[in-house]
Amino acid sequence: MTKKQSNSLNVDFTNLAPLRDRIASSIRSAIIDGRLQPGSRLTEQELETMFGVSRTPLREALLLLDSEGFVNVLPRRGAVVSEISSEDVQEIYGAKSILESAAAKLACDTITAETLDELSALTDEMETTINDERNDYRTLLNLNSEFHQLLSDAGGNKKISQFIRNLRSQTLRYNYIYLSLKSRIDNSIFDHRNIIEAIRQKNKEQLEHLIQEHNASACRSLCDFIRQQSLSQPPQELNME
Amino acid sequence: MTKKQSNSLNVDFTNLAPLRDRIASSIRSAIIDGRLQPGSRLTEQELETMFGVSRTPLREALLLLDSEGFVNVLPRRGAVVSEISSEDVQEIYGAKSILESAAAKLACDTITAETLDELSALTDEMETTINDERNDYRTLLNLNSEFHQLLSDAGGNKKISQFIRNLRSQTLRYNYIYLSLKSRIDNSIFDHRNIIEAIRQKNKEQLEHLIQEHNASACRSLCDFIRQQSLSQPPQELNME
DNA sequence: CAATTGTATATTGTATACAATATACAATAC
DNA sequence: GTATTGTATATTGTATACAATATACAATTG
Repeated sequence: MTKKQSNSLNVDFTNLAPLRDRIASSIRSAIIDGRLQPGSRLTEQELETMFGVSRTPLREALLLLDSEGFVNVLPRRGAVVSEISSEDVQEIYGAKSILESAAAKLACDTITAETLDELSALTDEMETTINDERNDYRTLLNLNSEFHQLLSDAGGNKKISQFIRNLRSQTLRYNYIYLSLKSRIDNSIFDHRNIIEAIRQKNKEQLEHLIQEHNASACRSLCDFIRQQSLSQPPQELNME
Repeated sequence: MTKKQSNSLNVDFTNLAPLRDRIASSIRSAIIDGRLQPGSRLTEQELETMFGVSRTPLREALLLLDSEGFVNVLPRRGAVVSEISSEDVQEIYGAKSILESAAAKLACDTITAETLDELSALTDEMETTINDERNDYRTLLNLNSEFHQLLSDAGGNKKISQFIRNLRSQTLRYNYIYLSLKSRIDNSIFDHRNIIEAIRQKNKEQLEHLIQEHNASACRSLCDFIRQQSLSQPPQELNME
């Protein structure tokens, strides 16, 4: 949705991107890595001084984040970091499961050897990272996202991979927490290798099964986590005002 | 994505909705019913005088429409009504096909008798409308959209029905033209009845097949139409400046 | 004392002014 | 004559000012 211009020379024009996009990225990152908690109010004045920008690009950023589902902009009442219930999580993973398996099955027919190798390489990298004992979860999460996105893109349907990207970003903010388990990552790596193998063999039934299980298992972990969370920290009123 | 507040009394607070949303609706309608053609530039000044509003809510409306895919807002270059190629159409219907059959299969397990009756009623209404000889295509299109949306919603996954809504709205602007064929609508009505029957019987395989065919056929018609269009009216430069 | 209403304050909605960039076209150099 | 560069104009990006609305809390009434 957001435009990204690339040029022949590998020059970084990032800071020339519209201010609204840079602001949106900052807020999005803050939400994803937990610096901004679900439910907290985002008043324009606060963010204005926080980022040192004026309200116009700030408001545009908030509206963008609303359309992405990270915040809810309520007319005349301001913006709030969106909250995700365990029902939401089930819907998100349910939809992602359907779209990812569809994309993967499409990819079976069109994927190149290069892309398959890239998928393998990403999985190998995850393995070395987890065994590094440094527990670099941010890198692991990025590698994991890259794997799934590369696979989705390989399906060739841009709408589908865009939806998947959107769905994944919704739960990303929780992955920092619930993925911090070596066992879960080991499982993930195992699943990834099986998925690659199923694509190699163009075994679509097996592929669908693997991807659905991969999602269902992630969904279960996250739902458990959220339920725990809501038990230990009840109602949790606005904590930023 | 856009908020809609409803209240216990059936009072219409439409004009109290944020100006940006009302502007966005106007532009969206204009794009859907063809008053604004794909490729035409939307300069802020022009729209400003056209709607008699200032730039801020106007810009916010354009960004919203960008996120919905109706316009492309290019940084520092302005907004353009998005163009849809026949490749785009194939991706849109491909994605919609997958999501609609998934939603319909989910609906099989949860749909109520009332909803099934509503689906039937909508189909009956389409039939009386087409036989009215008045060729009220706008009504037909609305009934058709309502049918598919009601069915998607019956699946119970809000993310999925939101994606479907988005995909349908993308092609809506062409439906005014290519749906203007009695034969296509007759086919549609026939398909709808079969779909309802498959849900009644909870025959998921048949259901999936019907919905995929329904989409594939619509996709073919629209692609043919677009290819014809691009042959008869070649490159077609910016026609609004 | 509870419920309601009025008022001040906080906050968002909208309009406008100024700054930065892109586009088109003319002038110049080759 | 073509290509390049410079400049004016159009257009968008950002900042700020003003208007409208919501919220919280005090005052008033029953």
